[in-house]
Amino acid sequence: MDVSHLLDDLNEPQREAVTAADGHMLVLAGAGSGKTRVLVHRIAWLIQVHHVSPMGLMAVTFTNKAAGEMRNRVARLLNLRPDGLWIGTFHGICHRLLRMHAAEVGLPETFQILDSDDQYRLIRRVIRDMQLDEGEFPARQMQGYINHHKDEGRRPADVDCFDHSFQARQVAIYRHYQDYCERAGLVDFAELMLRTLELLRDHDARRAHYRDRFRHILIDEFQDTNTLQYALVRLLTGPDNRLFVVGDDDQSIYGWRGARVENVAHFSRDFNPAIVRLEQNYRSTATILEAANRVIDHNDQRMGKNLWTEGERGEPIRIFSAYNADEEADFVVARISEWIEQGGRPSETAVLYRSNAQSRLFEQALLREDIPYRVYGGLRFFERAEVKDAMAYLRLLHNPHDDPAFERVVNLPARGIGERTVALVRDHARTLGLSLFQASGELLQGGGFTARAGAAMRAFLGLVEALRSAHADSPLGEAMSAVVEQTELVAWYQSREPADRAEAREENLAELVRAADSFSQPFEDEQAGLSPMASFLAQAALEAGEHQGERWEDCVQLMTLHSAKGLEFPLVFMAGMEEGLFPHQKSIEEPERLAEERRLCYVGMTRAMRQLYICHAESRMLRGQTSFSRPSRFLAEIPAKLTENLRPSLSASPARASAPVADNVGLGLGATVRHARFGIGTVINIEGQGAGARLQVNFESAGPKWLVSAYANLERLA
DNA sequence: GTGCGACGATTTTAG
DNA sequence: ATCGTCGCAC
Repeated sequence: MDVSHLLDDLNEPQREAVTAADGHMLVLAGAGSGKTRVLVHRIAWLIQVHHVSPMGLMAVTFTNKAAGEMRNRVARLLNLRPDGLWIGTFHGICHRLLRMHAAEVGLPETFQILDSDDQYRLIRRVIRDMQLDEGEFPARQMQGYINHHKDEGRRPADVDCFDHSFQARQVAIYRHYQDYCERAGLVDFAELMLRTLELLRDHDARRAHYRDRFRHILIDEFQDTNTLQYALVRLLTGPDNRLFVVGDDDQSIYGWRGARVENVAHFSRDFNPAIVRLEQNYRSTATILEAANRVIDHNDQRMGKNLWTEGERGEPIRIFSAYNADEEADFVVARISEWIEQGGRPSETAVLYRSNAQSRLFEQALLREDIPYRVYGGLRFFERAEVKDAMAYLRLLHNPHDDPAFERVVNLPARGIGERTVALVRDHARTLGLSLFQASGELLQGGGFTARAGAAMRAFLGLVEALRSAHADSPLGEAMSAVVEQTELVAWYQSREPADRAEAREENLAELVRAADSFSQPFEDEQAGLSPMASFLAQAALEAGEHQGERWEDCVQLMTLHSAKGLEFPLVFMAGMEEGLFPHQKSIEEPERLAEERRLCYVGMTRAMRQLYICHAESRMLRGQTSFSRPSRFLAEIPAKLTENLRPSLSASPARASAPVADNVGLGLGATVRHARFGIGTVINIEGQGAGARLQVNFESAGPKWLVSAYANLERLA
């Protein structure tokens, strides 16, 4: 068979990785070096050249997006149906395994996935039930505590706990939470993997079976694996299995959520893989790459890598020192305007920042200029309150004993079932080992409620029963539609929220009905014996969907540096490059955390294809206070020959001689000028000369503003 | 059960 | 500054 098409457009190291004959492989893939292509071609190579069955390999990623892309590219390259390929996220693959072996790990067939919000609510419930002080044991913190231990593979019994009652009580919360989940058949995200680990660890036959089946295991973004995930990979790897691991230690930016960059080194130690470095970059200019290389060079303990390109040097990296964050935003938006005026598209530009709060000023500035934008972050579709509310009813329709769903909507819309009533139900349920739904039914029958509460509860149980009897076997879309109509959620939001907010919720519910209606069950789920309903519920938890279900417009992209990982844009702005903000204050002290900030900077810089602007402001409002900061140390790590300073930082440059009377555009003190946005004003101050000169103009309506003469586009009036 | 004022926290986030 | 949560008064 002619397989040359699998290698034709690969460079030498890529080819080496794709065609490796035997043994384990570690591919250190720099930013923009074509790692997805290598993974996809490796899979194709295994299937076409080594005659590995598509069912005999497993490819693991961290996001659904990455998994979907890989799946589609493999299917396209090999011209086969994407069904049946075991390509997915750690969570997705573990979920599938657990569905097939639920009984063996002590889970009911109908186990339900808890998303973070459900988990948080449940932990809060547990803490309250234990009558612990929520100030001493905040649910958020306990959630982090529990997940951290699970990510490290520790059950409550494995947690070191001296006799200090504080620690002992933390473990007790973990234990109670876990016990509750066991009884109710609830599985949180980390549990998906921990259970799978236990399945493979404790059931020799299963371990042998899957080792035999998945001879080849490929893992993407290996630097993002946590302890649990690495342990899982090791369990799946027997003497006859082959690991193909792709990662970049320089792009490890998730240490704070449990990722272990040292897993890359451990893998190298534990499995003695061949190592291939992908260092040729197909994305950025030589200037951008050299700058990024020089920055990341300041980190110790790297596996070592140096990006290069055959492409042109490109333009210098432009550094802009703003007086404050408003001016920074104005500057960025002015450059974006120019880009668009010169024929560029808004979607080719991205503004990257360290923390979400920074987006606001850019949004305001873009809004003023009428430039469409999209802010990443915030709630995704299936995380929105109204969607979760309707989904809770759907869950009850599916399984009325779903207690988290019951708790969520028993009084939503408000129907007069207060905390007292619910507490009564919980108590009854706990005493008799019933679900909340059963307990409510019993109390209602036995006259355990007050007249008012009883009537309200009757209405709620009646609603759930009515939905169940009418739609237990209906197509998903019909069931969802009935839920939305009969629960009267829309009227509820309308009655207590501003019209625009309620309208957005209504639209989301309509979208949810559409999503349910058009849901087609994945082939693999069907194979694993799931009902379409169970599939839909699992998918809602495992793939929370897009951040904005809105139109996919041609928009400027606003996002944090973290969410920019994996993306690329012709024109990139890195904003807020200031000590304390980036690197963040909380990371400055510890060397390893500082190193991670530097990797984040490296990630940000390598997003840029053609032009990179780096901005910092001398002052900005932080928590209601004006704060002043020095430029980020990372700026100083970029060689000066690669940069162009658009305006020297005031505080960084020596004191200036007396102000010149005019800049090079010929505007002198007292000149009357017109600005596109601020209107008419008088020049009252001038600093610097040439293109970088700054003018202070006192505008009639907008007041005094500092402007850069080269960018302000001032029209001289007098 | 709802509405409002006080209080506290505020880096990054996929599944 | 701003947002979410909590407790208390209506």
